[in-house]
Amino acid sequence: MVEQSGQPATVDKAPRTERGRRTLRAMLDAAAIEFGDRGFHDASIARITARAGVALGTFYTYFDSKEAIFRALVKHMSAQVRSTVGPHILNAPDRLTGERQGLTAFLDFVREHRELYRILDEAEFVDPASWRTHYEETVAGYVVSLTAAAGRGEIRAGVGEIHAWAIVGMNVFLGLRYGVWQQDEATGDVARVANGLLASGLKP
Amino acid sequence: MVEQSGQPATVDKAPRTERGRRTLRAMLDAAAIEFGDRGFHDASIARITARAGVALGTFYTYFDSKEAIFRALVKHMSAQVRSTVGPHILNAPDRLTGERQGLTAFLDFVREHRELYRILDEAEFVDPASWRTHYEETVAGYVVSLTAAAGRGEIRAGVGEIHAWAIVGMNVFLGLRYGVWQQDEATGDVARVANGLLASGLKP
DNA sequence: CTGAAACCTGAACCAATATTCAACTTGATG
DNA sequence: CATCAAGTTGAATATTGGTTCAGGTTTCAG
Repeated sequence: MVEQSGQPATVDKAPRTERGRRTLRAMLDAAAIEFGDRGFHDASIARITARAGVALGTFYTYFDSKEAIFRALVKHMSAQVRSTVGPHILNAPDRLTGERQGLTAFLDFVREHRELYRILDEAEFVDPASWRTHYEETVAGYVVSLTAAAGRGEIRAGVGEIHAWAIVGMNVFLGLRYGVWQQDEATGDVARVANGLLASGLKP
Repeated sequence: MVEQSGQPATVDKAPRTERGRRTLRAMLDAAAIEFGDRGFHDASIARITARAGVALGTFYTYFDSKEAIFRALVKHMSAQVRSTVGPHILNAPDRLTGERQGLTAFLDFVREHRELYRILDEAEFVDPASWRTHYEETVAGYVVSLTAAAGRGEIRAGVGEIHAWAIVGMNVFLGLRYGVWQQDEATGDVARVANGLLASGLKP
């Protein structure tokens, strides 16, 4: 019975039964908590399985390594952010309003999932490729949607990649300060102020 | 001979001779390279001392632990960024011009010290307190200087902390993309475009 | 010149924990 | 009920590299 899977030489670890799916999900949830509050290196697999309510060895039924579950988590959270925030941007009457509503949604999401930053930030070291991809894809999405908005006359022309990186950086840092570190301002207020800056700039 | 030092229980590890200062400096330089291209956990003290041209044990003459030298490095680089970029902002005719020149200087600095991001970013996990302080102080500086500029009428009134976080985030991400990852655009051009956004925003 | 402080050396120690594995349990299927 | 794949178990293994230390070497004030 030689393994006949797709590209990688890795054995297929996907669960085949409902029971297996439950266990895997429990382990991912436990890992989010464990990685979130101890960081990758201080996190221990024993603690993850304990929290998930299974034995140590069970871990390797579903993941090849500590890195593997971390990677799975990054992928999962990255997709979660996108699918939460994306619609808020798209369903708005115009791009600037969308940007404001998207930022509000992002800040709300971050407050619900404080471990997000810890995990995504640590991906820089544990899984550099996905980390870079996460931001490059986010920015690419911005370039497309900003260009379209410029075509519709909702924002000024000549907007490109540099603007997209600037806006993404802005949002990430606002999330860090007003989502993760302190929740002393209403997310809508933060987004409104940031949107004012983004719309009209600092000129008197 | 009981230790009679100041606050902490740690022994004073500062070098007392020129020879000692040279060794310590060599070790800091080696550490910047080692941490920069392997990250904190994969970095090894043995490799740092090897690169510095001293024996393993010498390390503990100057630092209490691996964390300690990392902390020293973060402090050093954080100060270096500030003292490099600061003057460019202050010596400009007005705040917006200063922001542009400061960003150019920052991008240039990052290109000269690619290890900066790797080390500062990893401080989130190795030395969270300094990491947070680094950004909070940076932002605090922005708030002061933006408020002053508003008072002089160089930028519009009502600018505060939220704007400062947004601007810092913008600069950090531009540094990542156009400083660390790729150098496909002239730093002055990137700064000019970003400054256009910051000055006038996206409105048509 | 001399003695002591400062500095340097590198083998040995040790704690932590990711990973393996051989045996056991569960549950669906016919 | 019998069978078997899927899932589970947890003690044992193996590796790694930070840290210690007992003794050497260098420097320099007096």
